[in-house]
Amino acid sequence: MPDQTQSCFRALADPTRRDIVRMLSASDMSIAQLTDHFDMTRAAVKKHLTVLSDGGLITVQPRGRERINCLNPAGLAPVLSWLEYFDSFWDDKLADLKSTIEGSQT
Amino acid sequence: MPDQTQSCFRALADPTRRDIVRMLSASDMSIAQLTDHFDMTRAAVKKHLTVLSDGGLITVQPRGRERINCLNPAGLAPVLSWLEYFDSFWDDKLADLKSTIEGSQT
DNA sequence: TTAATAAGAAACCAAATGGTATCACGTAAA
DNA sequence: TTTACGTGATACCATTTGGTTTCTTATTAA
Repeated sequence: MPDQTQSCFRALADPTRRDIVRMLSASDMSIAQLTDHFDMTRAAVKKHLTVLSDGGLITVQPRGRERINCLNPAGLAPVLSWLEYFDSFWDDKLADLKSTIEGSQT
Repeated sequence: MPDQTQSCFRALADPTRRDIVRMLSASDMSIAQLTDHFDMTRAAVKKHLTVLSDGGLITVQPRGRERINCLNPAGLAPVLSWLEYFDSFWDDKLADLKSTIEGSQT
């Protein structure tokens, strides 16, 4: 029972990982494909992917000898939930957004 | 020219700092007041406040020998901007929220 | 004036973080 | 069957991070 909120915020705290999330929003990619976009080793990218997976932000599908990394939009829910707290001080639009995202990937 | 997005996400990556942000949303507090709520020294809390200040999430007003820490809701804008990117894949409610928050503290 | 209080700053420490290189393993292609 | 490719895993390293203690400074209260 890891703290989902913590692991999610932690995953997003690194610029490389945020870039990976954005890239995966465009298309699923193998580790090698992702590594092509960065100036670091495959091992380093793999570590970032592990953190993202722990944070629930990506899922991994083995395909042959490759591992295809896919964005899991629902993984952003903890961030939205947290922001939602401030909602009560401002407006009620975040709750709508949160349910939208949660519903987008059952 | 620090990376505002990075310093903001970084500031939110720690559970203690997220708690501080929530507390300050209820009321402005001095460092000593905040420290009462945590099991750590004033120096440690002060460090967290520095990170939050770097992230643009709080402002500090000197008042006598105290420093009153105040939440700056507009500091959350970088997070919302970043989430907004995914907006195009889902819905358009985040943009609304972002402008709401930005407008809440000119 | 003299204490007491709130905060700033620096030195220090253990653990976590982001990176590397290297080796082992399963799968695909010659 | 070899050979090449994509990945997993480990050991290792420098830096950052989150915390402490200690000392100093500024303001308020006796």
